[in-house]
Amino acid sequence: MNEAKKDNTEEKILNAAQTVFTQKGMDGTRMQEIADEAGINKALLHYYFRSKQKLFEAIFSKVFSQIFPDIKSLIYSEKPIDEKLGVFIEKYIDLLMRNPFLPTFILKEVNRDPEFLASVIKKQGINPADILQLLEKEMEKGQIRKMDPRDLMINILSLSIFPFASRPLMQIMFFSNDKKAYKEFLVQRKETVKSFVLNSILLK
Amino acid sequence: MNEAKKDNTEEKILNAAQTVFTQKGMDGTRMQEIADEAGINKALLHYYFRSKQKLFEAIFSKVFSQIFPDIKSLIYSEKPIDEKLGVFIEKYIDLLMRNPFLPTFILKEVNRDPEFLASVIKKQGINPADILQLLEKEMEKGQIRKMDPRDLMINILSLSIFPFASRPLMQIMFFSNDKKAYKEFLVQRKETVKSFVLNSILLK
DNA sequence: GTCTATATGGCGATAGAC
DNA sequence: GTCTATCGCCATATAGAC
Repeated sequence: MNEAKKDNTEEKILNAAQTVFTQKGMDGTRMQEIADEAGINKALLHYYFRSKQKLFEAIFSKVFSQIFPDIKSLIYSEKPIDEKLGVFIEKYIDLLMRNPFLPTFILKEVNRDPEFLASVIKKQGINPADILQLLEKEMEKGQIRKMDPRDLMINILSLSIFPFASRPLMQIMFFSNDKKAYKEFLVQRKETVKSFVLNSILLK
Repeated sequence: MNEAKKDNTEEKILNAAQTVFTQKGMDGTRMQEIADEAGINKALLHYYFRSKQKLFEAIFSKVFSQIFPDIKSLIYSEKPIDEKLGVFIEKYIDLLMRNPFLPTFILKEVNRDPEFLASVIKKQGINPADILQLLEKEMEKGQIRKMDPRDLMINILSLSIFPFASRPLMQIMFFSNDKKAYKEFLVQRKETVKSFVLNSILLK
């Protein structure tokens, strides 16, 4: 019943809440389920986080910050553009392999409360403009085909994220619902997406 | 109070349910809201569809069948492959422009009940194998770059669907939350996706 | 077939003992 | 700080009149 114990409990709650929320979403999650997962009582959840809404917001912020892998060093490195893009795609797919519920969770909740979403993004200090600028510079240098850099960025995100978000559907339609085969497919995509993108934009 | 009226009411319920379910999902939807949208009483919903679950399943099947545009004629036409793919992308994005809630809805619910999903897919008589075979044949003919045809198919779906599913997020991050600008962007994508894909796979 | 009224259960939240 | 017990609400579902 001391502070150490407090910290421990709070952490257990956060972990449990992330597990349940990311898999079932805000609406689908029961406070009881989080309590069970954390091995504590339901009332404690409210003791630490007043309401379900508050707890959810804590988790959403936490999870959201994870979907932006450390790319700052990548942007400002001196690597050639094709290598930068390749590493980005690899890192991103690796991240999703480790957190398979992340894409569905974000996409599900992204529509719930646009204002909250905007505030979370702002808090993250994310600056997509930097990336767009980088891409534009490469286009001017003639390294890659001229196009709207937002298209290129969204294309890369689409190709990386969608196969995870649509996993159950794609797995049934194209892999006879073979889970292992689909997982292997996702691993391979680190390479196939890379070459698909580079084949499209590199000027040789 | 006759059969004509019955049909009319059932139809009104189905339309209302589609409107609400596709925007709020199974968990987020209240039966009262569907009743209001249909301009009838809550009890009538149960009279026609016994339970929320049953009503939801009816809507899911209905909506799911809409996400497969009429592509059979396209597959078996004599057009060259680049034109086939181009028309497919155009038609698909057009479909999503007319039904903007469709991607989010499907992705949200696709994880709920895999067995139900499988049964719905089976009922649709969808045969992805035909498309994959078509693509493989073109690769053998040397029209397009050799790759796993499932990758190509999933790439096209990713590029078409993801920008709709992730709309609120992308709009904030890359378009200063300018709704009109993002809509225009989506319209343009009929062309940009087409050239992105064809640039990547066409052997010149 | 359609309505009003009500039953039933579940969930978020709180009170209060320890 | 943690628990048990319980409140109060809201949503699904049903009963029953018309």
